[in-house]
Amino acid sequence: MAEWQAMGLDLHNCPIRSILDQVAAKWPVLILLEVHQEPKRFNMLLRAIPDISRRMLTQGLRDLEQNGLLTRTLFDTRPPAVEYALTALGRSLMDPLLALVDWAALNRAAVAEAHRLYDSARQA
Amino acid sequence: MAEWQAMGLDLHNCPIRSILDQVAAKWPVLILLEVHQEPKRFNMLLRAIPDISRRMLTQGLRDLEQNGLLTRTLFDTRPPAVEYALTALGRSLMDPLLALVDWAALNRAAVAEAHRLYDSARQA
DNA sequence: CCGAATCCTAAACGATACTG
DNA sequence: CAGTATCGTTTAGGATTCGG
Repeated sequence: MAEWQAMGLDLHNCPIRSILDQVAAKWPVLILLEVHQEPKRFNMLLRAIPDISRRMLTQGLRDLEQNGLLTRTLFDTRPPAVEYALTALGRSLMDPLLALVDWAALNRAAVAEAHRLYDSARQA
Repeated sequence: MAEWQAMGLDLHNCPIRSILDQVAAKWPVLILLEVHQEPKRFNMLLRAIPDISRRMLTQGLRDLEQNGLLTRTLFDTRPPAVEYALTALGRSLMDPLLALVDWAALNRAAVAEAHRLYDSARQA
């Protein structure tokens, strides 16, 4: 049995849901994956994630910082530099997250095949 | 190193991204968690997930079926009954997914504390 | 009971211009 | 460089109604 059930928690009436809603989402996951490889600066992240906008990146970084998953370090140089890195809490999240990405990598063929089957079944 | 990196895949130029975008999202995760406990019918799911609407549930179930993660079985009774259950592929996804929920359960206090810290720091 | 179709609102998002 | 601010658009989502 899963931990959260063993703990007797009601998933839908508990902070877990709001944490999950924020973490199991598109941009947070992608940002964390990038920062996990190495600490990165704002514009590096902007380039690394092709389809994210300035706005979403800013917002995502704020949220992740607020949740204690990454740190924002300002270097007082000219021009100024800002570096984002995982916290210990953030690193602890990477295990489940990487497992999820690995699952997607390993099963991408199966998912594609399922799409084909579904489409051809619909045609009938 | 993670599997997907060992495989030399570019996360952002590859089907993994679209799979991840669909799986690492709010409603799919919640639906899968419910169906994982036991096969469920439409209205059972509607009641089990308090804040989902008819529409989002229908759509989510379709997507998950299309991705080969669950099956839709129609029982020809009066009134008709429809049962949703995990496929083998769907079950294989539950490991990473449950790990994620467990992480949220175990670290909910840490996240809450991070929020407190962030807020009090902002006040200064 | 299961779901499709419709309409409408709220939220997410992108593009751009601007500031320290 | 690292953002914030504003605006306009697109999408997600809810409420409701209808049909099988």
